[in-house]
Amino acid sequence: MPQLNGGGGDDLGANDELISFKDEGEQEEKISENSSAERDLADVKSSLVNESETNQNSSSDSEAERRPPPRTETSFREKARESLEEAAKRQDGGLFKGPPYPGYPFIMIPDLSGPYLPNGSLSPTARTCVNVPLDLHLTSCCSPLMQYLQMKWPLLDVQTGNLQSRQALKDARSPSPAHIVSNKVPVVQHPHHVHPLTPLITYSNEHFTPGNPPPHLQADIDPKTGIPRPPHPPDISPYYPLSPGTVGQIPHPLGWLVPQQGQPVYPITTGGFRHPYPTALTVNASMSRFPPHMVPPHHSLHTTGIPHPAIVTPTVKQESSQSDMGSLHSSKHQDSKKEEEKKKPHIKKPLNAFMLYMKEMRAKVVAECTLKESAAINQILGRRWHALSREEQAKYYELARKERQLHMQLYPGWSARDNYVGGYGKKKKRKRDKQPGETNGEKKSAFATYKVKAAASAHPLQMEAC
DNA sequence: TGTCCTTTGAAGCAC
DNA sequence: GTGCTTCAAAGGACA
Repeated sequence: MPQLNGGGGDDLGANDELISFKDEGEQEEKISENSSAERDLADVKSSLVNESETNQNSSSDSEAERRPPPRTETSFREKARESLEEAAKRQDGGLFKGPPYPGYPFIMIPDLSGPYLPNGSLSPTARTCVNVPLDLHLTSCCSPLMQYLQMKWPLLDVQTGNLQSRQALKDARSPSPAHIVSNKVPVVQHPHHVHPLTPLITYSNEHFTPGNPPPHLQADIDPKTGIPRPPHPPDISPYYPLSPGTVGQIPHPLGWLVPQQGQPVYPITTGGFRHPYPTALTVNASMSRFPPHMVPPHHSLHTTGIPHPAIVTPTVKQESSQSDMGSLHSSKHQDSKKEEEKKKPHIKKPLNAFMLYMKEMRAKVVAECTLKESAAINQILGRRWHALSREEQAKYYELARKERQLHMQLYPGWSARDNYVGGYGKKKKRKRDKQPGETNGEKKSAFATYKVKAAASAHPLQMEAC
């Protein structure tokens, strides 16, 4: 039973997740297990391919070519550490200090100094440091939000900033690589616009679409989404869109949390303020630094002006019962009651460890395997999850535990039951028409086999490569 | 347009 | 306590 925090610390969530760690025994056994897991993965994939399309006689040469070169994570991490140390030396405020939470190190910051693969593209796992000038003025360092910030971002200087931050903000858009490890708040950024810690804070990324991008970016706005598109050379894969000079365009995962004074980096619009916060989190709203045009209507804005991505307001559809004459039969009281229920924000479940892992690794798998089908990707991720070392899994369990902890603080009265069908009028009702004597697992796996086979036949090389 | 598929883990519920 | 079910993410597939 691994002990992450030396037994002390948080009382929420306790060590329940750790139970899920199988007693794998000694390191030696674990290593062999890992390697066997890898072999198993390869075998399964190979067999899937063979089963589905035996006539897909892909040449081994081409496979070898397609396979990415062996990763040198160790060297990457060493470089990253060196880079961080160098950066720490340059830090005047000593911002670079060790993570205060054992078991919550910068666990997902591999490849800091080497975001680019040998082929020149950005490593899917790479995280790019961007300068995030935080100018938060939270009234209480004891608020859950504050604790959460400091918990999630140990390097985050959320109480200082102002002038320096603004200066840093300018610097962040500087082409100089110096901003990568800047003098302010180094924040690790995921190359796919998803921070490695994003799962902890971005339940719904789509909420943070920009509303009023600054003029200098106005011309480069996605007409569909309204999202400012980062400069994107046509010869660069969309999966690797970020060169060091463009990281400033990355929507920050804390975009829902960090006012950026209308900066394009972390655009926040009324779309991100759709949901009222529970009163559990009360921060002085007068500290909001949003320009008036960005301040959403009061009814949908928490006093912090910070939307939490876990809340999703259900779309109030123009249902026939409301639009047609049938509504005449219902009393006003019932209508208002219905409306209240509909407007009740949907608070999503906190992500578990595997979900956090998936969120981080999905893009990488997609890039590596050039697969898009989530079912197939999730199968791969599931196997990779099992192939993870105990320590690596522990990191995600720890993140998930903190996630639940924060969720509990933010939504004290929330229960998972609230999200069950009926509670929210949820759209998704999974069909459970299982046959007598047939378990869901059996049925699922049969279909899974079919689907994965299909995926394998469609993309045999990709599946093989994964 | 809505649901299903896949994965693991957390949580709720029935027995 | 055990076992089953639902939901969290994600996006293609399908009815």
